[in-house]
Amino acid sequence: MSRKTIHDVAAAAGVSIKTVSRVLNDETNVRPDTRARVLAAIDALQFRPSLLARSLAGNRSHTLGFIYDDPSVHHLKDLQRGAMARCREAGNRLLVQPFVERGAELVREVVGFVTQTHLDGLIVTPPLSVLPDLAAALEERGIAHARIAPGDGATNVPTTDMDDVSAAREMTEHLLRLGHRDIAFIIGHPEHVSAHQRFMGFRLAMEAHGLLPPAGRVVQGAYSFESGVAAARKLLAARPRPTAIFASNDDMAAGVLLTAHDLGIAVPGELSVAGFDDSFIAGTLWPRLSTVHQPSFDLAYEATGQLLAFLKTGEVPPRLRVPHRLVVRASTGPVPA
Amino acid sequence: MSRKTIHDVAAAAGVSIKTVSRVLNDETNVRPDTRARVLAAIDALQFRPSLLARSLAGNRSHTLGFIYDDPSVHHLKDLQRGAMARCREAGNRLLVQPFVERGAELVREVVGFVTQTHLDGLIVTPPLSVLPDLAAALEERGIAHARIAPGDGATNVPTTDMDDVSAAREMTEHLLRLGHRDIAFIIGHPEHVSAHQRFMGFRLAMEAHGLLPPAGRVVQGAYSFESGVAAARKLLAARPRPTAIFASNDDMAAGVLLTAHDLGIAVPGELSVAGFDDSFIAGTLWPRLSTVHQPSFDLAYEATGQLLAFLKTGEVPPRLRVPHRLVVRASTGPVPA
DNA sequence: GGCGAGCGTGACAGCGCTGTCATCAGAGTG
DNA sequence: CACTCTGATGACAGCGCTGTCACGCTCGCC
Repeated sequence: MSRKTIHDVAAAAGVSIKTVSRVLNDETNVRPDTRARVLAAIDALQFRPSLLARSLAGNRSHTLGFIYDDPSVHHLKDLQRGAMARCREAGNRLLVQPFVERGAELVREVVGFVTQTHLDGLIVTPPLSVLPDLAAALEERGIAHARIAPGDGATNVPTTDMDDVSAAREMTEHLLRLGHRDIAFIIGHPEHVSAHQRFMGFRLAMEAHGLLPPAGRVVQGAYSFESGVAAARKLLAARPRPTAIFASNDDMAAGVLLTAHDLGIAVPGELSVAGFDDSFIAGTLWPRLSTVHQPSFDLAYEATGQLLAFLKTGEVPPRLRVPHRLVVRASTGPVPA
Repeated sequence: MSRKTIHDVAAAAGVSIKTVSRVLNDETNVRPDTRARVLAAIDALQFRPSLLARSLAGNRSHTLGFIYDDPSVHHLKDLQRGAMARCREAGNRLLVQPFVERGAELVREVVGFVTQTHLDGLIVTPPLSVLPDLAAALEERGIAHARIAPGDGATNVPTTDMDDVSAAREMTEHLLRLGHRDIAFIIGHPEHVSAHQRFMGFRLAMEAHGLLPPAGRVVQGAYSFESGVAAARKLLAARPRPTAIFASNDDMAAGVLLTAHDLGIAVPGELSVAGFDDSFIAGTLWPRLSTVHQPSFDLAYEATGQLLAFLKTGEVPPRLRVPHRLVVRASTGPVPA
């Protein structure tokens, strides 16, 4: 192998390494013909600059970190794709790293991750983005970061989100419009702010129609398929049964659907089921799931853009809200007579 | 922030930077009390060594690359987890990177990835692991790598796989045992060797029972949900219908299931459906999918272990085969009378 | 014609580590 | 008691780049 270095290129092009460096970094003040000579040499030698050396020598690594601890694979995948797409456009790299710890341990790990790898900044996804001690630590050490974080007030950190409250309200209104009044709700994982927000949206819609969330119709879940199954078992054992179940994500809705099938309950004939996220499985379930399209890709794409802008200008861009979309498919229907 | 360096630690501990380096790297010939002093200083300063500088100075980066281009998120996630787990045990890092290009472009990108980031080695997953030009390029440049690659003969590269042929044979035999004779098969994406192998296993089992894959009962798919839907539409339009459909992965089986439901065909009453992979959705579908458990985590864990061993000893460990498991659930049943 | 203002370029230090080799004290040997 | 040998430590170069600064040259202008 014998790594090609900037010296090899410089020698081949008959210039100094500094000039090669200028060409590599698209700096000004290089004569066009010099530039061309250098580029030719780079090409001939198949030279690729060492990102390590570049990061070490410069004061920027052109690398962002993406940290997560998310149970939902599909959502995560789209987030990653979005962040990576934006990074690529800007000529940056993305280092994706999961963190499962909490508290001081988490803070130590994340800070270590950033300093060890000289990251320029961090994209923090839910639920990590709502942990106060992590936020404080990043703030304190001056670690640039952008949050994908629902809802809470103004911050001095670039933040991107979607309107979970409105989205849940819209889905609830969709069910109300179909004539449902006895609507059950499965809450998501309590660590996720989105879980609270979606529940809030549900309640707001119900209250706007003079309805209270009926006793025993609100069950705690955890955003997992299994928690959806458990919640559905509970809800569907009641008499009378609710005529609709709004699960606050698709995985739980899948659990509801499966349980309903197992119990021989027709969907949407006897029971309407709604999800949230529009993840891959939403389209694979039978009946196809009515849900809210969560713009995961865009969320991460925009958050990354915000971070890059912040790194460039030093100014915190205003909070960005990415639009969602109600996706009505086959799992919701008119209330049974 | 002002990064703490090895010099700060050395000053605080009253030793030279080289001694700090020795402690950091667990080298011998450091007096216990010196070591303790250094460790105390590291702790007090919350020092974390720069991985960049370490990689640049040393001749190893302690970082492995994981490259993929896999349509199946769940399989991929488990592969990543497995590789990461093994890396962590060995104190290495894992850089995960997707590659969608093919041909010369792919080779250039991958080689660039490795050289730019000084990777010690590469874990190559399907379908990238079966591309001959990529293999040749890695070989030629002496880039250490381990392949997760089904089937093909002996190589001088550490290789890990599962027995796709036998697994598909076992699933087919399961269907035969249930009395099915008219079994349709949906082939996976032709770029994946596993697709051919699974089909081979199917044929072997059929032939062992004196059956030929019936004309028009074998359809080309692409490992995607949509391709499963399309294949099922074709297969289920035929008269008589096959009594069982073996889709060579779960996503396509999900498409079959959905199509059957849409057509009002009872599963498994009128039609048995089998998948392959035991991915997350297999357990979320209704009826729960009979499938083959693909040991994704273990595959990647072992492949990573092989790569690390190879890097250490320079010897190619023997091909490793990870056991699979038939998972019979509710989507397969006796042939209809 | 003389002068300053750039432009294009290169020399060189240094980013934060590891590898190599030198050094030195103390233990072991005959 | 001189000798080698080993263990513990440090000095220093260098990994492959970028940042800083200095240098020379051309150009425009009074």
